[in-house]
Amino acid sequence: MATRYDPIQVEARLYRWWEEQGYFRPEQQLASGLADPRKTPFVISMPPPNVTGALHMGHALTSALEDLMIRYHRMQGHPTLWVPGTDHAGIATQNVVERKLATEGVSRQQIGREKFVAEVWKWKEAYHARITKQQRRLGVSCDWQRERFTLDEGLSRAVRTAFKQLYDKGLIYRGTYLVNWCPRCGSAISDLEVDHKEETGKLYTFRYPLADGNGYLPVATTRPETILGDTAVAVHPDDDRYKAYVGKEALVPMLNRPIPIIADAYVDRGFGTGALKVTPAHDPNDYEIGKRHNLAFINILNEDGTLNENAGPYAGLSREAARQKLWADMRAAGLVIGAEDYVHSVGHCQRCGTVIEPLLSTQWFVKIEPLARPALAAVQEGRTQIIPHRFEKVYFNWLEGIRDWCISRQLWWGHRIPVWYCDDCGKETVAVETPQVCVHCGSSHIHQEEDVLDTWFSSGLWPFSTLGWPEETEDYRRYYPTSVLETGYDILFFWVARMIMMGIEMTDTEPFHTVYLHGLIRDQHGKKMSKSSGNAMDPLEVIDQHGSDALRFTLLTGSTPGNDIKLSEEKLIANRNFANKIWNAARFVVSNVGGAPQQFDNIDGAALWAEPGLTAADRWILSRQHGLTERVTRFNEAYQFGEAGRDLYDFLWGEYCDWYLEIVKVRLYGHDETAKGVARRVLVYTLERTLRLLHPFMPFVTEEIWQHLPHTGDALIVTPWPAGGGTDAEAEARFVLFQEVVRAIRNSRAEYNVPAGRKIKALLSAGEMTDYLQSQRKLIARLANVDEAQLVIAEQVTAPGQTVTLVVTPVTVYLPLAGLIDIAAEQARLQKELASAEKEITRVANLLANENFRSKAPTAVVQREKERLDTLKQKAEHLRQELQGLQA
RNA sequence: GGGCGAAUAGCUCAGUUGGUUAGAGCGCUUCCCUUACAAGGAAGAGGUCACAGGUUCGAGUCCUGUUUCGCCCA
Repeated sequence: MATRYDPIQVEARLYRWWEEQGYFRPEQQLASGLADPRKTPFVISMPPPNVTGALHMGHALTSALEDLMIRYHRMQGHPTLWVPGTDHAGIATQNVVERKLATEGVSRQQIGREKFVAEVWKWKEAYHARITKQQRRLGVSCDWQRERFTLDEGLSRAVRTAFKQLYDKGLIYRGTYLVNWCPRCGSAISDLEVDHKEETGKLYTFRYPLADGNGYLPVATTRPETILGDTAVAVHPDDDRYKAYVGKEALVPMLNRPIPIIADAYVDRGFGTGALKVTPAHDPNDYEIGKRHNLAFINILNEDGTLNENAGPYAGLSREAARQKLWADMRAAGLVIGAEDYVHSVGHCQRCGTVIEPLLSTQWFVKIEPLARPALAAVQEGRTQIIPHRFEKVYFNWLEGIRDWCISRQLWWGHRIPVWYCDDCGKETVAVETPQVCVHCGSSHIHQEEDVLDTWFSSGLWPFSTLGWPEETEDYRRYYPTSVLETGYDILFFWVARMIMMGIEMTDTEPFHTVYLHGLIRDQHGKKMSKSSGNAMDPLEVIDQHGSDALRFTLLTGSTPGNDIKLSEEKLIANRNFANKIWNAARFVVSNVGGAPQQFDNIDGAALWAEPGLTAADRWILSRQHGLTERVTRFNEAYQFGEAGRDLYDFLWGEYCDWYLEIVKVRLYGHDETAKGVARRVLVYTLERTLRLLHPFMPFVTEEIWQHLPHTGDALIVTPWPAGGGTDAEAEARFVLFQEVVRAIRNSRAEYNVPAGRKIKALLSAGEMTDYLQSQRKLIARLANVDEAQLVIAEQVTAPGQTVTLVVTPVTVYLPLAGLIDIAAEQARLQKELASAEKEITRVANLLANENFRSKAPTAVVQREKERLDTLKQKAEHLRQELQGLQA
């Protein structure tokens, strides 16, 4: 084994081997006997990355968390399936390919739908290959043989089946409504795909001339160009300023089109001038007013965002140009009152950032309320839980206020809507299999809907479409519903809620019992990582530099569920160092277990626990390891992976390496072969058990070490998760005392600048702990650098002169550091310790004197405080004695 | 406007049924290349747990309000 852990040497090789061995497949797990067929399968549908580009840190986090859960359950003996795949990501992918073509001077319209789609497939192949390669570098143990793509034949069939089912039930309809239109994408998008941003614009105030020529109404708007589509001016019915105008007509500026002046309680009298221009075809609120008052709906926009013929002289101009020109013309006509800065919320296309336009358009919609109701109940009634639970409220709020879902997109890349229009009877045929004739009149003159479906429509089917639905396949029967859905909280509505709705509708069951939401990755300053802000860390670069395990461990221990993570180089280095630390500890163990590793095979925890040759330190580390096993298991079950990881870190570094390895050297470097054997078995057993616990967090370094250690079985990845084992509270308590004695001596050495190489004298007045400490004398000598020949441990020792006194109740340690002692300083130190002990005694004594405390606190807590008081009193007493001694 | 989250050591963060003297990593100070590891070891300094009330025998943890920052929804 090399002196440093080198991930590059290890990771790719191990991953290839695991995959070749079939460990990622439930069939292999069952065949090898690891998985118990009676246990519930543990199944995760991997959130399919978009085939738009490379993976980012969010994907790395998803991979780390899901792989942890998968590896943990695999070791627990559940048949475990993790289904990978990628998403065609309609708008996003179409956009990146369009941009690529644009650099070659070509537009999609120029090459046509068929050729364009072929271009996108080429893109998809390239990026799919790149993405799956990256995922392998991350170490994901998913079943690649079950990999899916949302445009696969089977999944496309699922999409058509789902569409038809919803259509047949009347839950999908086509209609002309005000939708969010992205002029750049040339498509409708759903409400969710609109990002609202506060922007400083202007509030324009102008005169709306009355048709009878008698004056005008002052009106304010943020979007003057929409004046061209106005079909009313509205005032509040109780507004005395304008009451007289209601029922009259106004003239649209520059167009001189007469429109009614109406009264509607929606109008906010305090906003602007209190009079509202109404553009029903270009504003959601005006749309409602238009419906109520039966107004005309005049669309003034083309699909590319330029103004159409209804805009009269402004036709053909862009929105921005029309605004400027119209305002200038109005100014010339004396209609302008003014304009002032105004901050308002502006909708932008989530994918391309263009300002979206409310537009009247014929689109396909899902009637969502009947789907939302059971999805709401599923979480309310606990059939699906969301972790952390606070997101359940967010989920409820969204579903309760949900509006119908616009699912048609005017794109070329995606699932073409399975609707055929008849050229003869004009009716619609909806079918799973491409129909030859119209189901209504039998005509063969039919043509398919040009639009495609919102990507999230197919994503909503993902947990079951990937398992074969709508066919009753073996996989679907066995592995559906899935277990945990893990993803970022930013797509709770986009994806998670829709999967629950679609899952219940299509399969009559919730698609998973638990939703685990992770936070977003931010840089060290708390900024969201993104390509555009240049602060993105490439997971692959990080892996190249620090190793996959370091990245994973950093992501897993860096936060709690649902909270954002600030990722920094420092943390990655710290965890890279952790991998190296374990590596070196293992190197030490491997080089000390001798050349006959077979004797360590099948070390049985119970048998080892009963072994007569165990030392106090052995019992301590075994007890600690067993406690650790119990805690890590509990944390994993509670989705507290960060706590589990930190616990493992502390145990391995702070207990196993810092103390146990040092302790065991006394025996390993000695000549007692029996003692050596015991030490080796405990050493191997403890490390091997702990590697199993750590494996889901750091799969590569643990597997590699495990292969070097004596072991039973072929691979750590398929080694059973350990059960706890015996614990020994007394051994642990005594060990703490031992540590305190050693630390106290080390501390004094440092305080008095005793050269590191110099062994010193020590006398321990050990009272009831005499036998125990006597049995640890070699260790005390070694760890505290005391000369064993000059180490005195007795029930009662007389303090020599010129001594440093350390009170480690019930033990008192004397260090005769002749020539180094400053009596006054010693006195001051002991005084200070005494003062703090006395302060603490007062506090605890008061607590115990409190009748309420004694009667209301749990007995264990009261008991602990009593013991504490005893110890403190002893300590104070010892300190007083020592102080007296010093004065004498 | 409604909702959510965060505020703990110089920095980044843990702290999950309320219970010892609030922890870690990094940084800082002193010493040490001691045969697993200098990507290391030993020792140490450093905190009024944002603020104000409240509940409780007991509050970083629960409740109310305030401030600052961030996010989501409308």
